[in-house]
Amino acid sequence: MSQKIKPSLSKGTRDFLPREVAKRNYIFETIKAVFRKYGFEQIETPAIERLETLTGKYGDEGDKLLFKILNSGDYLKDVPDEVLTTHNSQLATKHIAEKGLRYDLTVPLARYVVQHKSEITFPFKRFHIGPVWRADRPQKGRYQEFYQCDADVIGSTSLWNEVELTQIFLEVYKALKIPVTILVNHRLYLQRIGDFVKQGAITAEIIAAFDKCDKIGIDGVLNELSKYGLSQEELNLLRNVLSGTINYLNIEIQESEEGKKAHNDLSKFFGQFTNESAVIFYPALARGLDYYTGIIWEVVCNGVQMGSIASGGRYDNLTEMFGGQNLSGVGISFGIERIYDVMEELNLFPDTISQGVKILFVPREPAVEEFTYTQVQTLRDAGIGAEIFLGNVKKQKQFDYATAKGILYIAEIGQDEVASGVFRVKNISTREEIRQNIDELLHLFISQQ
RNA sequence: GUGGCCAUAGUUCAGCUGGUUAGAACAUCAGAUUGUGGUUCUGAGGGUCGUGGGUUCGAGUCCCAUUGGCCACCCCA
Repeated sequence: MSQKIKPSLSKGTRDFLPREVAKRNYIFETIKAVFRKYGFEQIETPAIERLETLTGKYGDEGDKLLFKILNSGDYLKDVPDEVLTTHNSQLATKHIAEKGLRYDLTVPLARYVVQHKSEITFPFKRFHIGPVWRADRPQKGRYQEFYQCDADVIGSTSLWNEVELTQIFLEVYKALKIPVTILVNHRLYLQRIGDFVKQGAITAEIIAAFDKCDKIGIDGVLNELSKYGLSQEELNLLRNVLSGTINYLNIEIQESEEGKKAHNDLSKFFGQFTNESAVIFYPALARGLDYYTGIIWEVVCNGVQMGSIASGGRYDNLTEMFGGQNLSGVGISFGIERIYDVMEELNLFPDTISQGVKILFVPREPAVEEFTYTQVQTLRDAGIGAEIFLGNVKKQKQFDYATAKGILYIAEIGQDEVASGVFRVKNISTREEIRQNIDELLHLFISQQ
């Protein structure tokens, strides 16, 4: 107790003020409503997972970003001396940490499905909202703790799942009034391109370079790849791929079974969205996560400089890694933090977001407090949020309080009101004043809900 | 993980090339006035200059480390 600690947050994390929470909940509720409508059920899993569950699913880069949790107790006691003297962190980690914080919600889902397969009805459609952690270097719109909002279908290979999930993207962003473009590509298709160029030796490099296409352009991508000594034919193919559309697919790519399947899937998929200009084929879309194997998405906000605000894809082999039978999965993930930032920037939050309190009653003197409290309770009993303002009688304070909490109306109660039962109810934002008794008020508020 | 920029009251900033008790605006709080706020008047509180070392007679100002923010790369929501 002797030393005072300056309050501060750990890197890349944030506190949320009541106002911010209200706005975040607005986003969560909007998404949840759509998920439920499509038959997805909510689940929860622990923030902490065993490290062996998490490691090796996100690629080498991903593994580096995992938060590890030190073992309890005397965690150095049984570490062999040779491990300590090598100063090799990776080696030492195995001895001192066997738990970590989840990196996303998809890998925990795979673990969950295998573990509970006898209790689950397949196809398993679930959604999951919760924080995930990445030891990334923070930047704007990039945090070490952030929420994901996922919907996945496990145990169905039908392409209709992809169609349905795309529909969910469209519905959610329509409800939030965010103008978006949904970029779509197919991992097999990328794979096939990789196979063709340099006999597959630089597939990973091609995918990484494609991913940067929106930043550095087609020429930039080709320029970056040219250092691997590609032939003119290969360069031409890549250029055609990057500038092509779904109808323009190079014959070489279709020559294999995989290439053919990817092409057919994409064609079928886009057949469902011929009237939807927001859904486009984007051949440069790659996505870093290693586990994707089929169609992949990325949603970007039109006209706002921000990374993707949602993404997803099909993954065929994830449950296999946990010793389960191979169940194909496909899922999408909404990035709440970025959606929030975009909505702030475009001013898309409705004014009516509040704590749910409609009216603030202000007793002018102690003698009318009891009467005022009764009125407040009457509204509350009817399900209407109402508050009584006690304490400081300064008007400015009362209005500040109501404004800060998003309360819509304010009414001062004095002896006149007690006698007549009629209140002067002022709308805080429009400053209009109406005269109503408690029943009329109740009806007004009920009609507003 | 690599490289770079930044850090002064709640907020936005000022503080010249190191030199006496670190300032302003807005915000906050208190008081005056007002049967209905955002105008006005009066007054007050609040910063050991992110933190810890160092150089110097003397550091908000220079150096190092550390924490946090931001940018590029990597990667990603």
